[in-house]
Amino acid sequence: MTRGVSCMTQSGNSNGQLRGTASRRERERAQRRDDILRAAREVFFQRGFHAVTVDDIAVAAEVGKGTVYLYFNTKETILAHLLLEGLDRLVADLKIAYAFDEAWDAHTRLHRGAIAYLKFFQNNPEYYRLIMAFDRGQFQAAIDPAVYQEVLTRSLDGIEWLERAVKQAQVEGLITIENPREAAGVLWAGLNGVLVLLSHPLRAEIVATDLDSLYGTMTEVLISGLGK
Amino acid sequence: MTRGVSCMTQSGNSNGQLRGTASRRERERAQRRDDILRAAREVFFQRGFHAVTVDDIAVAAEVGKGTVYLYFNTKETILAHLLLEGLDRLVADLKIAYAFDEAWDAHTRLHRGAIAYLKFFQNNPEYYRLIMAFDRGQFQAAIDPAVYQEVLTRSLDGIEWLERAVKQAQVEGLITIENPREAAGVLWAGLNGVLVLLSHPLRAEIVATDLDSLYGTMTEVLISGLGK
DNA sequence: GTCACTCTATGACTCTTAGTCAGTATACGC
DNA sequence: GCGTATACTGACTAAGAGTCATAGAGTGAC
Repeated sequence: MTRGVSCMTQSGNSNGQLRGTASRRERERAQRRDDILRAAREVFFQRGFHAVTVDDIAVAAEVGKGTVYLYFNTKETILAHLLLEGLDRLVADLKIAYAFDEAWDAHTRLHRGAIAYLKFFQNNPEYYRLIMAFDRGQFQAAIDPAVYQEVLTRSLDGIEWLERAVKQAQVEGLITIENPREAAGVLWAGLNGVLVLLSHPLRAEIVATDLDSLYGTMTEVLISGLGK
Repeated sequence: MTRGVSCMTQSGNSNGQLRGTASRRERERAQRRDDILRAAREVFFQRGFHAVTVDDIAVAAEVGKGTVYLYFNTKETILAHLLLEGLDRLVADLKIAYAFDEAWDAHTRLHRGAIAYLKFFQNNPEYYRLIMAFDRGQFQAAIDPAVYQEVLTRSLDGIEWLERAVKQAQVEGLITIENPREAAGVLWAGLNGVLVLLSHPLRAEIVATDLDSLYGTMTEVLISGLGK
């Protein structure tokens, strides 16, 4: 990942050409990387993380297996990069839903955010599956720490939008709990809890209520409950 | 698992002795099975599902690897049986907490149930880790369908206690939502959502609130919110 | 043009581990 | 004691993650 720039160290003449070549190389590397990531996305989304082998990815990307490892340290790291894509999409959706340049009241804003979160998971079930698969600690050991840090950063980016909405709700008196981060945590935990529960077939069977209905009820219950 | 009882078909004389031997065999088999399960519990709890090999379990149980497979079809099935143990404990705890022979009001009963759920996960973090690890679909394919069914049954057993408490709360006017299963689902999803969120180190970092505090707030918010 | 050098790509190889099975041992009924 | 059933075993197979020695293409200097 830390690309060598050794050619830059060659003595200074015809520097322009040198830079041109180097940057083309860089572009080509990025392209290859994207090819592998695209191939991985395809097969992971189709058959799930565990059913896919690194050879499958290599074949789909039309490269050798060794090449895959030239760009990604482990299978888990590839997954982590797809997760980052998913998080980017999610945060973008939340940004739009919360849209602080619009003059909505807090209730509307919280509702829009909640619905955006639900829609994201309904429209991107594959990303959701990846995020859930990623969730368990097993990966922590196998992925690049830098990537792990990235996941953290994106996630924080997401909850900050939620927190802003909560603060607005406090100002408007809709939410009476003091600590905004805690209120945001309750909202996130509650809504996410519904998704977690109903995304597992076994648990969905136990709860025996459809996602939209339970999620809607949860949204109301949380907003109403946070208002004491 | 479906033990052959062929010796029983032998002609009837000295039937008492025959049964005695057969039942001793049965007991010995059960004992061996328990040994393996105990060994698996030990190593899984210590090092986690993925870090443990079936050979590790065999060594810990002081049997050959083949013997392990004589009693359990797959590594995942062993895990599933430990999960069943955990669920049994949990349901027992909930039973005590909800204790319908005591004359508690609905609010007290719901609170006690919520706290019992929290305490279970705090006192049995290993069982919790297993339950969460089990959660993802990967296992579904690898475990015995009968065991999977058992997990479902136990879980249903657990939520039924919650549902009874919800119904009482409806009678007492504490909860105004019509569908008791939906209200129970909201409670479960919400409380479990907090556990899920805070049991993942990355997410715990994001939420930046301690478990007891967030869980307590969630309990209040849910009960209050379900009362409209 | 061509030589030296660097960067990229590769797939055969290693290593680990889940799951199998042919062979062995023990216990039992007769 | 003998034949059979049952329990046990660990060497073996299969599969897949990750490595590395080798090949080859591209580049700049002359």
